Amino acid sequence: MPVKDWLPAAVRAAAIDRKLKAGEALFRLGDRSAGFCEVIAGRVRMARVDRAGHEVILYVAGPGETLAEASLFSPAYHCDAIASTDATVRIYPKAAMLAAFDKDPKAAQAFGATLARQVMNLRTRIEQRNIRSARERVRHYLSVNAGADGRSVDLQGTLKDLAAELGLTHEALYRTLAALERAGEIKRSRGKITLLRPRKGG
Amino acid sequence: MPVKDWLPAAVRAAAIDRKLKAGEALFRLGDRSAGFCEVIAGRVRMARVDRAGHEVILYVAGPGETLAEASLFSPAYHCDAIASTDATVRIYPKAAMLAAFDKDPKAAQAFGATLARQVMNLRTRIEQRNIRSARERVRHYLSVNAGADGRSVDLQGTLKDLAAELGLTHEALYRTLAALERAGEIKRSRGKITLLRPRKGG
DNA sequence: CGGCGTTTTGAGAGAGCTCAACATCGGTGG
DNA sequence: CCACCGATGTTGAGCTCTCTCAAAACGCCG
Repeated sequence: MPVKDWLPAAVRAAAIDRKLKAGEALFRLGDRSAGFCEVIAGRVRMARVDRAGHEVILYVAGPGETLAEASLFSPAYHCDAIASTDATVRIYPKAAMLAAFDKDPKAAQAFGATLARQVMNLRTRIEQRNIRSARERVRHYLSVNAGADGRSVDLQGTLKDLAAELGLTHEALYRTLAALERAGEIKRSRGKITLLRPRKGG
Repeated sequence: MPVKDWLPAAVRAAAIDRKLKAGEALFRLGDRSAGFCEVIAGRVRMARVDRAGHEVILYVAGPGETLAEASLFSPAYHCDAIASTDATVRIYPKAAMLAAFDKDPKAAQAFGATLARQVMNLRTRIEQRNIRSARERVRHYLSVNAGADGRSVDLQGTLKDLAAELGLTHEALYRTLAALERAGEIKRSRGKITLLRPRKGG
């Protein structure tokens, strides 16, 4: 549900827009949380860095999507938010949000629903990350991210970005896509993948 | 935060207790959501089954912990809930919860905080699942689940259960624990692991 | 045209999975 | 008390698959 539909006017009025260059951090793990954000333009990724120094991507938010919902109830951010492209984000201050929830149960509930969606989203990602086989992981991604027709997936950004989001090396992803195409399972075109043998479930 | 501290009396009064045998399902993916649950006794795991038929464990709830929070805003459950041991759960009906949120912003906010914790929890699990090395994954688990002293981890259930929760085969877990013990990094005793060289971060 | 990042393909090595055998522990029943 | 039985715990060997390191096209932009 778009933010516009449930966020009280008082909160929207308190929002602050911020522009980010590609690679620039909106916030880092441990920063004091200022509020939650809506991506207006571009793409912003939520990530953590593991002990080996690898970036673990938790979520990539595009225009209209929100991030850092959970930070409203926490004094600090629990992961990094970094612009993957040049981006514009709108920050809704924490204090205004919490105040609004007290006065407007509808807003509080809508926010709860947003958080609930986050939870489901994260669960799907855990399922994906649990798959060790590159081929199955890609299949899982494609079936989860297939468009309304269930057959085509639009790719945002580069394949290298996608590899990072999938938690694979870019070599593994290239090879896997090539193999799937050779097997007649998918068809690749500019910024798009078409499933030729759509699978159920996933 | 314990459920007792924020759940309105009206909702608590509407709760229903249910006993489960080990292995019995509280609900399955796709079932119409009835409400959210608190584990009174025993352990209940949230899981999905992947295409290869393997169970992917999303969360294991023990006494006092809650599950299926997100289902309040969804018509159906998004994963399975299965008792790992004989267990008792308390079900708080969806309708009573939503009604309470309308009247009691405090409760709605506390619920939001609970969901936010879920989100953080899931993020940590994604980070864990992103680690391919069994040794590092076990280290990550130990550091995240270390007790207040930061040096000991109490194990619930069997090592086999733990292996499933970590997303490793039980053989890999046995070998890894044995190797860590040989390396003098941990000490194992009945249902407990002690870290001999506590690590920062993780 | 030159430079840089993405896309591809190759070869080798490490690590976990699978299959398999065996030890250990707890409970059951004779 | 002991034999039996199932599940957990443990170790071994081989295989597959991804990661890593390397190198070469390809595409885009100044």
